Amino acid sequence: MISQTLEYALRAIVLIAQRDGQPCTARQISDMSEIPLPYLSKLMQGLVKAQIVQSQRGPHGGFVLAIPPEVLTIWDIVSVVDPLQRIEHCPLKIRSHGTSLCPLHRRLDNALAATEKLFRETTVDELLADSGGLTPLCESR
Amino acid sequence: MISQTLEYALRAIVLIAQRDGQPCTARQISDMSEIPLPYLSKLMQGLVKAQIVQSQRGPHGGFVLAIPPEVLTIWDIVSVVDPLQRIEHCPLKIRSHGTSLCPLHRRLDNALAATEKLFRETTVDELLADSGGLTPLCESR
DNA sequence: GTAATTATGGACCTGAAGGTCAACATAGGC
DNA sequence: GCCTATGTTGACCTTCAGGTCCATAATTAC
Repeated sequence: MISQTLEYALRAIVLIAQRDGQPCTARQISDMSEIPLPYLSKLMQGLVKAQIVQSQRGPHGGFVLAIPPEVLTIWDIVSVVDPLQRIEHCPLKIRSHGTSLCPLHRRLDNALAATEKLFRETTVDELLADSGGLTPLCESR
Repeated sequence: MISQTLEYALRAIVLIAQRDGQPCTARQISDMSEIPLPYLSKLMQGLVKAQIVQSQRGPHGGFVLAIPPEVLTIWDIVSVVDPLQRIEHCPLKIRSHGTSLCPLHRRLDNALAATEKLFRETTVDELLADSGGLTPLCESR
């Protein structure tokens, strides 16, 4: 349900957010988060294109957040790397009763909606603050 | 998030449940639910092995529920075809603070827990009853 | 300008999910 | 007993997420 890529992206964002504006290189992120460096590089490109992070090349370059951590949510990152497809209408092709869903798909979409809500409500800032300054992701380091 | 296979399995179960004990052949399910017949056959085998449904070969054979629809839940089916992996401990290999999760993984697991809860609470019976006897899956037929 | 350090871009590999197929096994009707 | 209708089994194909690699571009320090 939570793809490996999403897990990676969230780890990377949390690590960058911890640096509080100081650039963080792909190698540093890779070392700290156990994300394969080449894969991380590709992942970051998506986040740069989506303007979640900014990149800077050359010595002392790296990545910084392009959006303040109090505003950036898990949902923002999910939307970029692994969009959560809500169920808009019946997957069977038979003409639908307008926008209403059958009981089965109503329930399934409710589960998706609950997930979406939780993700929209959680900012990156909260992910840092809750750790009390210590133990950034689990007890990293 | 909701795999194609899970979607298929749930459609099949709902259709079988509607027959109320009368066997439903793979071909009938396939025709009604737009699931490719060969793939459905393979899918059903898993449900038979897990004793969610019973199968009967030969003329007038087919599939029937092995568990009453008031008892059978979405969760039962999910567990067979696409188990929802809860986050038990930090995915990073660094030794964990016992069973506690970091803020990030606490939130992710909360989303999984909410989904699990909804799935555990929903019986197949409810999926039929809510439709008022009509419109079995969306407005199938 | 040159060298070192970083990100970028594109080609490629791999394993697993989704999907197909054909040979086989079993049950019922005649 | 034979034929037909069904599910079962195992081999195979296809697509894509996850992952690797290398050449290139940009930036900084000297």
